Amino acid sequence: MKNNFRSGCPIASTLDVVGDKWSLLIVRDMLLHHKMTFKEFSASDEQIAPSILSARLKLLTSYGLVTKQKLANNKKENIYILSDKMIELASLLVDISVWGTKHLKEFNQIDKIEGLDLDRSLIISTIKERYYSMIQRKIPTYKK
Amino acid sequence: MKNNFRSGCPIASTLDVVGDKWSLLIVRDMLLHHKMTFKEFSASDEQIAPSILSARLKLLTSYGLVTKQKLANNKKENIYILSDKMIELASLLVDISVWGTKHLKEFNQIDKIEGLDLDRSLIISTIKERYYSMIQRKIPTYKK
DNA sequence: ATAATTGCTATTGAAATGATAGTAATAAAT
DNA sequence: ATTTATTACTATCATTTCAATAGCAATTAT
Repeated sequence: MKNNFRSGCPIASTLDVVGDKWSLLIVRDMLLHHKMTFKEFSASDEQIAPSILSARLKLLTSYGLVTKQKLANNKKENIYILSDKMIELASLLVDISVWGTKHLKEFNQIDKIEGLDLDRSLIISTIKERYYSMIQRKIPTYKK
Repeated sequence: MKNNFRSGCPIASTLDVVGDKWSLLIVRDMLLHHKMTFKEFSASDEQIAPSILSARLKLLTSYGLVTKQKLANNKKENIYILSDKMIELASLLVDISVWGTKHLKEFNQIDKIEGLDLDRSLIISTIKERYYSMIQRKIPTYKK
């Protein structure tokens, strides 16, 4: 699971890191649905195979975009946390949601997402704040 | 080249349409670099294989996201034009550029894009305006 | 009339993805 | 204390997608 960058273009480079079929859905589950564990990611509607999930988490972790740790009182579960860089992807996820909601209705039945019609920068900052406070609640030692 | 949607999630659905390794780079070339022909797309730094380029253009065309036509005075070249829906992806491309420029420097040498530090909505509207006026110049019969 | 260009398709090999089964460690239940 | 269940994976193999290259037909340039 190497990652050679195709060019110096920032768009191409971003796609080389998170532009595969699954990474942004994992980020979605973490950032929007506050999922943290392998099991929770596996349970999404899209049905990612465990081998792929494992490989993607490893790659993102190797880039420092995701960290893997355990909670003090639980030796079994690993929890995955987004780095600040990945939390910055909130704006991208919002734009992707808005675009898909607006333009793909004729091709697929698209689930409604509440609040997507509100002010963009408010949505984004709310998503980030909620994620940070969720982490701080779960991991008391977490420093932003 | 079928496209089965993985779920009703707007994020997943958007990725199912343009979330492959190449589509957004083709959109980039069209929207930002004003490329229109197969040959021009083939000439990008990222070196897309002709078979893949062909398949992607066909898929996007089948969705009505790209149109294929010929100029009046040229029977050889096909030109590909973005639909309004795809022009709306400008915001996504800007966000992706900004994120990559800001966060991937430590992994890859990222080309500088001029003007990316300006006001987001101004950048986006400028990109769209320039694309529309380029098309109108090349295709006098084009109606927005 | 010949050569070059354009827009592809065909082919073949490599890589990624998908489905499923299985395993080790921990935790819960009896 | 022992069995059962859960979690987080890894392994395997089939299928799909991607990549590299060659080649071809139509059009255009020389």
